[in-house]
Amino acid sequence: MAVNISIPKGTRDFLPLNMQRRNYIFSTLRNVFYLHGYQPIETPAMEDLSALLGKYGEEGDKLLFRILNSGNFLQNINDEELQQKNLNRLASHICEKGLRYDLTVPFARFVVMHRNEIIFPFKRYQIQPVWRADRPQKGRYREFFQCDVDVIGSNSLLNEVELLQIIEDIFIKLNINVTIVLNNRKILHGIATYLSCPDKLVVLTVAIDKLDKIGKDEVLKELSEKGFESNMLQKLIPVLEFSSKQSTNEEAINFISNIITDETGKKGIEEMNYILNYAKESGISTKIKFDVSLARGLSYYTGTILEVKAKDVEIGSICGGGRYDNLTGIFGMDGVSGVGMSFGADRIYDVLEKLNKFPKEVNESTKVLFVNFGVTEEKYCLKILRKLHSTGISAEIYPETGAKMKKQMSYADSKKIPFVVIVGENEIKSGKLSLKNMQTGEQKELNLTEIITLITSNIEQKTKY
RNA sequence: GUGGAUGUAGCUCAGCUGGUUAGAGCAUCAGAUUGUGGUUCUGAGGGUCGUGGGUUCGAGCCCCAUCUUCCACCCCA
Repeated sequence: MAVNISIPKGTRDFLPLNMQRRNYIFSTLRNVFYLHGYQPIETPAMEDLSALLGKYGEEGDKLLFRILNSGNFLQNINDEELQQKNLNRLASHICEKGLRYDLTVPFARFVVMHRNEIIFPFKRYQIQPVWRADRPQKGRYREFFQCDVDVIGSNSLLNEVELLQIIEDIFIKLNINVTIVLNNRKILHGIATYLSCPDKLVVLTVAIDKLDKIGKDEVLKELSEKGFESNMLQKLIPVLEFSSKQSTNEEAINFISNIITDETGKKGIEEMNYILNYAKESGISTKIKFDVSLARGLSYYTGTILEVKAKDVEIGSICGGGRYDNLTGIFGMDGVSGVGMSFGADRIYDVLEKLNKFPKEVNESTKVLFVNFGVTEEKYCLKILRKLHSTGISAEIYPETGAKMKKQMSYADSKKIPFVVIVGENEIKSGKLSLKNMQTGEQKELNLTEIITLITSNIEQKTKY
């Protein structure tokens, strides 16, 4: 047996069952994205480090995987620099590339680079792995997939409404009950203004975001440690308390309208109203909750922010996103607003697994196995196989000539192949084929056309994962 | 990056205060059954006990280091 083989920390192999289930999720996402007019793009696994560094804050820079230059990467380093062992400076000399950390920043780079080749408003989706040198935990990996969908180059709130429709379509198809949580950074800005500290918006949002996790008192404690004065905190308490109790969206809007007086905040409320009304009118039936405690960590959001939570399982959010007004600005293209979201494929996988909601067809592979009795029979079967393939039925013949029947049947059984065709001397003489249904055990002698009809009617799910 | 646990067969786990040749269930393979799987019965293979050091007459068990996985922070999908 091989010794000492492993894969890097935080990475995974995917077995066929995993892959089929993952592809089921990915193709559901792709189909819905396509349905709403979004187009696929891909970007390279690596980007120039200059495109990545400084985009995710100080923490983010530490979590970037850097790629060592090829060739003699020390040739421009003098002994003095080597002796100093200043890691950051050395790294910047010997690494020019890094693995992508998310899909949003590469997308911004993509838009700026190809601005004359793409059609605005540009609606794209992108499903690719990203890498973070984080410490792995359950459900957290160093290599994981993000499924991003964004529209860039349009300020219209219709885009937000469309995202809500996409969420509804996807989770209906996946058969997961979800709640959409909405908020708006402008409203948070309004709250910060109400507390007379609009300059501390980021600290405030980071703390408020933890409300349902750590509770009101801890949030206040954290803010107090970050320099919030007690009169500010007193004013914040009713807001936190309101957010913790069940309320309708109308009540929430009323409550927040009484607090917010600044222009930006009012604009946020107006946007929230628009989105809630349009969502209702467009017939979205998924529960949408306006929650002032939703904040999201990322600092580039400027308007609507959203998260999707699974109702029947405790797992955190399975989708999140929001509007950003100037993402492409970091690459020198100002004034382009976008809105988008990211689906957590791994978490959706966990939800489906916990609730046992993967369709069982997902791990069916081939539909038909031809038993191999010997040289004459396998030649005979090959011709029939080609006919099945040409009608789109996936079929295979057991490759070992004349292998034991038991072995071939077990193969079909463990590969979950629903039909077995048995062609031996008798069948060749009669011109008919014996078709065995592996679920019922029933076996019939049929001709090829009958078999094709029967199998086709049995394939409910035509999509191949 | 900080703190804490964990590691025994492919998987889930037993293994006494350190004492012969480390066990079970499931899985795998073979046979019972040479044209019939999933059930049943019989049998077989598979472990340098995560890795490297140390203590000891003797280590799966004790000590140190290291890696893995997991948990809590930080941050995040």
